[in-house]
Amino acid sequence: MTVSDPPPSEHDTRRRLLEAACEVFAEHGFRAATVRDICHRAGANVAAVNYHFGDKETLYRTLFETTLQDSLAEYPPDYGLSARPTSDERLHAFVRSFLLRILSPDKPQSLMKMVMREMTEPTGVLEHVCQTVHKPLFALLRGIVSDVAEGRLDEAELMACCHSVVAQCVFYRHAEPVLDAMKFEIPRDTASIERLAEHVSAFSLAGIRGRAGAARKGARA
Amino acid sequence: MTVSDPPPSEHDTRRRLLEAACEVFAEHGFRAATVRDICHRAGANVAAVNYHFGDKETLYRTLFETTLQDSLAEYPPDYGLSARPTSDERLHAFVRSFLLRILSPDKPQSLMKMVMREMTEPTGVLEHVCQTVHKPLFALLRGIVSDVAEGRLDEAELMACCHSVVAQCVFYRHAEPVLDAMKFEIPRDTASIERLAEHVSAFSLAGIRGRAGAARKGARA
Amino acid sequence: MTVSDPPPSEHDTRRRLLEAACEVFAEHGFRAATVRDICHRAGANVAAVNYHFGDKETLYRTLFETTLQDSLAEYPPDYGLSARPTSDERLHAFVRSFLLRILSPDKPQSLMKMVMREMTEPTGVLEHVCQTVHKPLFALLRGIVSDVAEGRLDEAELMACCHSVVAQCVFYRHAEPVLDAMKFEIPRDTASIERLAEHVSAFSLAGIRGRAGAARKGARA
Amino acid sequence: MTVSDPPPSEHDTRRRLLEAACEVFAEHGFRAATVRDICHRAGANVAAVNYHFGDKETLYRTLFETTLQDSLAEYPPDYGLSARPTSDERLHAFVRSFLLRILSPDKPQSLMKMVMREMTEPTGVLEHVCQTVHKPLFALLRGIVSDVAEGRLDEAELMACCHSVVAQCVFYRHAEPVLDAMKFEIPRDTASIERLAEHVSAFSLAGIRGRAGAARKGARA
DNA sequence: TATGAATGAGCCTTCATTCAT
DNA sequence: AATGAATGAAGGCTCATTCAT
Repeated sequence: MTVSDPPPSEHDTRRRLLEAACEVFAEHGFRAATVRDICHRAGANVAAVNYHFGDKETLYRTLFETTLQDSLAEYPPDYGLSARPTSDERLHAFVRSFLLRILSPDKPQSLMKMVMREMTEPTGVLEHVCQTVHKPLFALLRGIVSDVAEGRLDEAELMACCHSVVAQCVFYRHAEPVLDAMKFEIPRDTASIERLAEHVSAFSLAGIRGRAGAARKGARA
Repeated sequence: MTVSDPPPSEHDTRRRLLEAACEVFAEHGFRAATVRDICHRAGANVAAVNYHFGDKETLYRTLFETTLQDSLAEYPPDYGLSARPTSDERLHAFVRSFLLRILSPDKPQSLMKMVMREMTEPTGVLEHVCQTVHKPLFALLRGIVSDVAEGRLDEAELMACCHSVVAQCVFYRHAEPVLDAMKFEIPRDTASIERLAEHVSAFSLAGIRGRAGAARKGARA
Repeated sequence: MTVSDPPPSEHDTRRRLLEAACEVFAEHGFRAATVRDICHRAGANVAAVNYHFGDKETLYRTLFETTLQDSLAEYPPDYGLSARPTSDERLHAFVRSFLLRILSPDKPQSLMKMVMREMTEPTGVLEHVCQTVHKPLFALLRGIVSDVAEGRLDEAELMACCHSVVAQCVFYRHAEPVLDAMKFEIPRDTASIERLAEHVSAFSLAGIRGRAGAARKGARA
Repeated sequence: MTVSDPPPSEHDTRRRLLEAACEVFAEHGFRAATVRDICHRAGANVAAVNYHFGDKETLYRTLFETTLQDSLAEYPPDYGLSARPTSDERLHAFVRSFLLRILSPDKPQSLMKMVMREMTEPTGVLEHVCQTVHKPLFALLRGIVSDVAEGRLDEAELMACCHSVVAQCVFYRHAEPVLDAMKFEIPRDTASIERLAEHVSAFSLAGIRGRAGAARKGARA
């Protein structure tokens, strides 16, 4: 900046390609995204993707394999949690970070939009995403829900409750177009997302306890 | 009708085209589906779609405009409901019919897969689907939830609860690929769907009542 | 009309087809005209053209072979001519009728638009049109011009003068789009066409006499 | 440049595409010409037109926008004119260069065939052609004719005379198919074109003077 | 290391024509 | 005598990919 510009980093084009690809894929999905568009936004040649990544799919896969961890680290599942949290607080933190990850307008979160897309329209990377993102998160959630239920739910009920929690989170991204069309306000700024997190965690805590209570009663009878 | 086979219906090809289109669109989505594939599956010429419907988009639109009501009527929101149901029973019926509509392996329900696709990847028919399907259902659900909460929720909380209910239903279709990849069993037969409906409605009833109770306490304080 | 409608004439559809074809061909030309459009305007089925005429080209050919004489008879080359006309009057009549044929907005003249099209973009019927329309007219014009020149032009000069006369007539149709684009007024009503005929015949008479005088001088020298 | 062949120009395919397009468009017109044919003649792939020009229409437009001036410059309206020409000489030069432009078999003149086509079958470029070609030429001609008539023609008569001159020029290309079919010899070599130019200019000069004289007499009476 | 040029497979659509009734 | 349905060839265009430099 002062004396001389830094030389273009070893893989400058490559990096810009990855950034551009992230935007384009998040916006249009794998199929509808065009290599031309990506290259153009990256200020590179049409052949750049094929040169650096071989083909479109490999670029896509690379995107997940190299950036997913970073994306997740932005809002980890214990985001904003105190030292010795109650299980209620842990559930709330889980829900809150989840919603921030997928609804926050932050640039680095656009990879999360792709993860969401992968849920409804999987391509070849789904397996990788499951191992990296979904499985660890789900295991964590399972522990939290189990604690909330104080062990009074069998495995199937536990799973069902976890799904109910996750469902409420992903809904606002998956159903975004419909919610827009029906003039519902979708939380997009931090304050709204926080409010939504309050609802989802409260609703879910009540739901889990309801199921746990029913299970106990069912066991008693 | 009685002894001999019915004569090939006047618009046999047209009907087969619609059926094939339903399959293909449900499987690949509007963009990825090809007219060639549809025609081939219908045992017709490449130009058949153009002859009967003008173009790909009109075929798609026609599919919604002519078959959606039938598809919905298969499992109406009061499906299996007794004469004087409680609000709990009504919520359960709502959830149960919803899940049956979108998870049942019935042939005529494949249109519902397309409706689900429209939620995540809207095309031009989204508005029509909202008016025909989502709005009426949502209005109904709102009434039910309001009854369950015994009027102790303000409008925003009511909406949020409705979303929580719907979210748990659509989740099993939207997240189907991920659930499969993670080896979770997705309810596909009637018995499993019934069990799932039990969970979702119980979870939701507890959730709604939890929110309603919190609201009252909040009001008191 | 009084007791009972006349039965649909033997070839009612066929006749309507010919009429519609005349409009469409005149408007769009042979290639750009579509069989569908013709049939639709004739209130007939898509297959009607093929049924009645075999194919598109035969319909086109038939149009010329059956209606051309009638079209020409509307404004014969001696249209409005007195009993013992001078050669100047005959040239004027020739030009005037020519312009009326090709510029008059009369419905039955739309075949003449097709004849004009054939001049710039010939199809298979050009030969027939030449024999039926152009040759007789040209022979007549040759006689008139020869009389005007009082025999002082050799064959080549005679031909050239004839071409000059015809050129001025067809110009207003052939160059119609350009004249429109350049905001020149193209004569389309009878009065304007009459004025134009005055100019063209006067210009041509002077032109022919000029050439004839020059020829005589040239011969003298 | 001097001894060895010039290296294949940077945009060799593009250039060949333009040349091939010129031929094909001149031969068949815009609609009837096929991209496939153009690419084939240029020895290129079907997608070449799309790559270099975007689409068929842009190729067509580009042809006019990049080559028209050159084509016109080949035979400018004062082609072969002496230093202090009389108005008669100027009219002759105008006619002669006009005929050379549109009848000369020179390769670069095939664009003029397209200009002629635009007169009878306009596409989107007509306006551009009018501004670039027709308007300047027409303004020039108007001046010449006015001089020849020594100012004795009103505006309408002047226009009519200009049209008469232009009509005689374009006739030989517009009516080419008919003239061929009727076995008239169309001037295609330079000598014949020169002879034709003699006729057209002589005929026109006499025609204009005839009109001018008539106008004066009319004014006198 | 990177690019502009070029490719070929495939898509949607149009249209004259044919077929069975 | 006539039709609605269906066909197949062809056209313009898109796009991921490859090639030569």
